[in-house]
Amino acid sequence: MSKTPLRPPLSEEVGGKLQAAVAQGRWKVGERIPAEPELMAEMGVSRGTVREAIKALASTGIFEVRRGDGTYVRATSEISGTAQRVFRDHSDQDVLQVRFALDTQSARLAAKAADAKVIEKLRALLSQRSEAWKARDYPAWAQADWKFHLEVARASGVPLMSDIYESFGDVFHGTKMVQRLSDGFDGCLHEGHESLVDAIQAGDPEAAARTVIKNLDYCMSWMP
Amino acid sequence: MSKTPLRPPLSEEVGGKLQAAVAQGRWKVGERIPAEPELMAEMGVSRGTVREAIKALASTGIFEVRRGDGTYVRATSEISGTAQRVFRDHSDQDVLQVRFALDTQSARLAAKAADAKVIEKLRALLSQRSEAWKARDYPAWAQADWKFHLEVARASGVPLMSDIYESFGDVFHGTKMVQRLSDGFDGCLHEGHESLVDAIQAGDPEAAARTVIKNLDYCMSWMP
DNA sequence: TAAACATCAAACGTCTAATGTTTAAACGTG
DNA sequence: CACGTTTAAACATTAGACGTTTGATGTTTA
Repeated sequence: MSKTPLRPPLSEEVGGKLQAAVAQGRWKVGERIPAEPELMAEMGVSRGTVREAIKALASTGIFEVRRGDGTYVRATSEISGTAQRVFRDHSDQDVLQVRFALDTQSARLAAKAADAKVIEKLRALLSQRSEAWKARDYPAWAQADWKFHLEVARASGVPLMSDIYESFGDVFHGTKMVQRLSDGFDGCLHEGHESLVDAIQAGDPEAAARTVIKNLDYCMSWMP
Repeated sequence: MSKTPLRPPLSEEVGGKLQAAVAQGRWKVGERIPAEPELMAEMGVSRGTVREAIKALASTGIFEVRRGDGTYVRATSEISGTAQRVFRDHSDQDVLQVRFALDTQSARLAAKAADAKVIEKLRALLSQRSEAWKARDYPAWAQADWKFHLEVARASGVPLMSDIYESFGDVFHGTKMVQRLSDGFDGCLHEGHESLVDAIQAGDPEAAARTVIKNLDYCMSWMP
């Protein structure tokens, strides 16, 4: 009669279910989740409990609650929501310096964990990147460029690194970056990216790091 | 898209007051905040509103709510609480790889922004670090070591970088790190730290980066 | 005396129900 | 077609009640 299992708060359980639903794509970013009465029916809990769960996820940036309208998905993970708020208060140059740090280390690790299959994928992405640039399709260029760097992060073999890249994508490749391309910017060294893949393929960490540094130094010279 | 409502939710206002109170030290880390009935009297709102505010801050790691007991302060800022939860799910080695990335770039930037006053402070901290090691005072050693790296981050001149270091201090220099020192670990290259300061003083970014890489590679070899 | 047990008050957890506010969309008129 | 109005839906807040868990206190017992 006494062995009641230690029960975590219901609101946490509900919050976990909501976060899992977001993570697995039940609702996409920008979409509105069901109203509170619907959720309380689905989860079998009271309204206050649902609200506490939503409030918690909202404070991490996953949800945005708009009174009188509904609750919307704003991020797919906690880290991306927090990142946006933390990085918002700093200059683009400072953010780029942090990306500089991560890019360099990612390249170094990727060179150590070289893999034929990954190399192939990287070259394919670079090809897309180059084609998009020739076609003056800047949004496609930005997307391919980001996919390339994301793949390098994955190739590092450090899950935390790719997590960070996926979460910070919006911050690193925000609209601002693309808006700076018009006047004379030349695509940020296509050859530089090629030689990065070469260095990774050759399994030379320091050469890979040097290439990234060279690329980003040049890229940074185009910033105000 | 997102229009700020003329009337922000009360729970947010309450949450802001609580966070401000924590930030200005009304309750220190580890202390228990007043019970919900007291807070609702102080803020002039209902219990549900107080609970939503507390729940939001709890989800960011600032509070820990213990049912039947009370609510305790666990962190003074949002980023430090979030960082702990995000990094908790990854191995120490992965976390160290990220720190690797940041340390290297910090050193590079610090070398570019060399400053006599900063150099002096760095040498003083290294001296403390060395003294603590000789005296077998490992907690003091860890503290001095962290202060040193924090100062390098500050010397980078990138506010975001030092923000990250300050917030992630608990993660980077958690108790785990100190627990691994007993068996043969030799203080992680005192000379290596000295030569880092030398490189910074000489204004040689690449030498500084090389030194950090060398130090951390050695440090990493002591991890399981 | 010291350990094990029993009791109690305080604090958080959850539920119900009602009312106020705000929003977006539907509507209708000129 | 444009523009103000209405309206239903959704979130915000409040109030009160009862359940559960915890830590402390007091009591019993070996």
